[in-house]
Amino acid sequence: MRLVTWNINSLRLRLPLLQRLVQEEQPDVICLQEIKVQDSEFPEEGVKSLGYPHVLRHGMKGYNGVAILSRLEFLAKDPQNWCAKDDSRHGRVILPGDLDLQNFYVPAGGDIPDAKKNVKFAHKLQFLDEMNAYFRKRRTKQKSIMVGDLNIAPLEHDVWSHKQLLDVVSHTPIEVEKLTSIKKAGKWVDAVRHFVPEDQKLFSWWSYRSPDWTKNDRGRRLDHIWVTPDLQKSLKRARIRKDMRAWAQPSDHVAVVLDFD
DNA sequence: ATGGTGGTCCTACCA
Repeated sequence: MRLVTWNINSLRLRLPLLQRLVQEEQPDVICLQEIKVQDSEFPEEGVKSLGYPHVLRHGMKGYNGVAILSRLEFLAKDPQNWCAKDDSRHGRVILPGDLDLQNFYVPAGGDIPDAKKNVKFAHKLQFLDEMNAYFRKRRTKQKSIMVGDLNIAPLEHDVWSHKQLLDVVSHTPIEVEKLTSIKKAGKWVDAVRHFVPEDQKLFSWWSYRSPDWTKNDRGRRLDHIWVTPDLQKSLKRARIRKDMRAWAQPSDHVAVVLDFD
C-alpha cells in the first residue's frame, strides 16, 4: 500500500504536476490539502482519469480545501467542521479492512504568535485543542492513519534553525506542546521519523518568499503522516519528495510518501 | 525590522 500526502496549493493549477506524481509513484491513496476549489468546480474527470475513481472532496471557494483520491473504495466518508467554521480543513474515509484515514489542514496561524493580538493564531490553537479532545474521546482505535499539513514543525531538526524559529509561528513552544499532546492522545507514531533519526534535518516546505529555495536549505517539516502503534510493524518505507520543490511552477510543499503492508 | 513570492478572484486576503 502506498499513501501520499501533499499540500498542492491549487488542485486545478497543478493537475499536471499531480499527474506527474501519479506516474512516478503510483500511489493507492492521495491526500491533498489547499485544493482551493469549491466542490461544484472540482476537476472530477481529471482526477478519475489519473486512476482514482473514489474521491472525497471538501472544498470551498478560494481558500483551504482537502481531498482524498483513492483506487480503493470507501466504506464510509465523512468531512467534518472544526471550530464551528465551515472552512474545509478535514476529511475522513474508511478504507477496506477498516483502515481509518484522516486528512487535516490545520490553520497556518498568521504572523504574530500571540492569541490575544492575532485571531488567526487563536484559531490555530483552538483547532489543535479540538483535535486533542477528538482523539482523546474516541476509543483506542486500531488501524488508523492521520495525515496532513499540520502547519507545525515539532522537532528541533524539523526546522532549519531551532533557535531562530522559536518565536516564529509553526515552531513556537505552545504549538509544539499542543501537537505533542495530540500525538500522545491518539498514541500516534510519526511514520516518517520512524525511518529518519531525530537528529537529522528533514523538511517538507520551503517558502516562496526566497529568490532561491535551495540557498541554505531554509525549510520546515509541516507535513506529517502518523499511524497507530498496531501499524508500526507494517511500515516499510517513508520518503519526502524534496525534488518536487524544483519542479516548474511548484507548490511550496512537497509530497510525503509512505509504503506499508 | 523589513520585505520577499505565489494562489484565488477582482479587491484584497491568505499562505
